[in-house]
Amino acid sequence: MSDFITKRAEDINQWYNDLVIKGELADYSSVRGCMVIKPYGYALWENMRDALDKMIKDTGHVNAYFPLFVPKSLFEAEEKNAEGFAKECAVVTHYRLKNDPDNKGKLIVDPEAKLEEELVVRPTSEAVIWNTYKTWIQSYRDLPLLINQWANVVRWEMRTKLFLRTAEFLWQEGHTAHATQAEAIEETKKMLGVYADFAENWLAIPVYQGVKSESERFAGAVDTYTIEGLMQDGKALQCGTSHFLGQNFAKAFDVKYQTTEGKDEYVWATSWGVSTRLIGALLMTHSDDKGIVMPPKVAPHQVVFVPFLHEKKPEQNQILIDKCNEFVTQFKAKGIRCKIDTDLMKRPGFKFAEHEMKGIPVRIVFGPRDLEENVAEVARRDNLSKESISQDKLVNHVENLLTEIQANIYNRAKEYRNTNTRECTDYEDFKSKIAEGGFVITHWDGTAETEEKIKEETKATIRCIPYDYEQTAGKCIYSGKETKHRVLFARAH
RNA sequence: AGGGAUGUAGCGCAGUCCGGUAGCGCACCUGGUUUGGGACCAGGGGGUCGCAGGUUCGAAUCCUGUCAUCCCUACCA
Repeated sequence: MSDFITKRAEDINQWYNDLVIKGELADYSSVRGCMVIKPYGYALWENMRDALDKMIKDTGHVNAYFPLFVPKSLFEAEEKNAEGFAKECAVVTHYRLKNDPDNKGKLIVDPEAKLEEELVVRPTSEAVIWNTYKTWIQSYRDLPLLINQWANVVRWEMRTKLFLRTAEFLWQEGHTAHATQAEAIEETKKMLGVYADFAENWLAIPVYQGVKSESERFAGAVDTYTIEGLMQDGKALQCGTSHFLGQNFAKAFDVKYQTTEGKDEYVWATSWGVSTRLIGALLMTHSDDKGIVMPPKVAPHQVVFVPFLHEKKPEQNQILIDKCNEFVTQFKAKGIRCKIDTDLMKRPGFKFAEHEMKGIPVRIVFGPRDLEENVAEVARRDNLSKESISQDKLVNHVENLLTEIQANIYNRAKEYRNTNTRECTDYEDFKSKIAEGGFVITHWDGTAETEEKIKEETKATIRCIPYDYEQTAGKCIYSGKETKHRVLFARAH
């Protein structure tokens, strides 16, 4: 904890790991591919979750909870979905252990306790949920059905990375059922919009919204909509997806409703999710060589007070701590999350470095000198600047500063993203731009073959067909065919 | 799954080639001096050397097996 963060220029992957481990967001665990989310990291997740949960509820959805286990027969009902996830499923085959007769104190799986039917640990919940919806939906009056759940899922990934790709992760998954195709598509886009809003206005991560190409589509979806961010290592990161599922799941699970005319119709479906990966996105978007930079809106602590305490001067310490508490009360009244660092053993310089590493947006320092002059030293994490602020202006100043920091890191990230999004019409130029990192916007002939070839030759994938760029006609960068698709390519995490 | 590497104190490592009974830095504990940008001095605690066999008077070190982790290729919120 006391040593430094690896510099980005030195080793950007190690830098990222250092942010997570030394920033005390998470730890490696004794379970392969799984991490422990530590209190500081979990507090961040709670803030993110609470904000997004409200947005989900404000758009008419309610929360529920479905089981962790999916009987294999249900899991395989929607073929494409099952096929897509089959390779990365954890499966429960037994329900009991027993003492090992040959090895005292050890346990073995009881071969007598084999399950009649295996249970798949959910990699996503469409199967259980649609099997339930079948019984909940009878009439057009039951629609739309707008449900979200906060849950954990397991995907047995070959290679994992803290927050960005872990075998178990936390997320929310919305699953909705609608009477018409148009309404379901509208829902899909609406929720993508909610995600984009959340990413940009809460996490300060600028994202491109768009539609996935067929090969990148969610298994079982008709269309996958995505928000894509650009990380500081030049790689794109899928930050959230919203799927229009058509009638695939309705047909697989036989979910029909009766129309006003008394006809039976299959319902139309959507599903959408974001995960703890967003923590990784946030870290990789804003942080610097001194550590994490937290967006104020979701930071576990928005302000940290550092009174200059001397072990030998208890009376002076008390005055400084009282002063801090006075302000903490005022900040709390404004809904600002703060803490006081009253550790007697650590020196100020150490504390400064530690709070910077953990990304606390604003640091307020009170020393005897400041008290005499009736000021406080206010330091901001985003640009590391410091200024002396008169105490009577402190609360308003900091309140505004938090807003300013939130805006500043968003603008900074957006500028980086924009300057690293480049147009391209020549394949050789494309290859060199992709190698340099960032998004490349270019024409693509719409075929999976071309997409595959480009991936093989450059490691770049189509991140999306973006909303933000007009779909003008042009020549495919690879095949030279006339096409109307303009797509965003990038190397991705 | 194929190739490469590593398992020694909480963390990071040395010692292994050439066998002799456990060492360094950080962290931790105690005392003192310090304190406006990562303090210093002195003392101290902590290890079945991944696991299981074998060779040997003696194994972290040699042999055999085994397990785990990491990196490089295919999948991925």
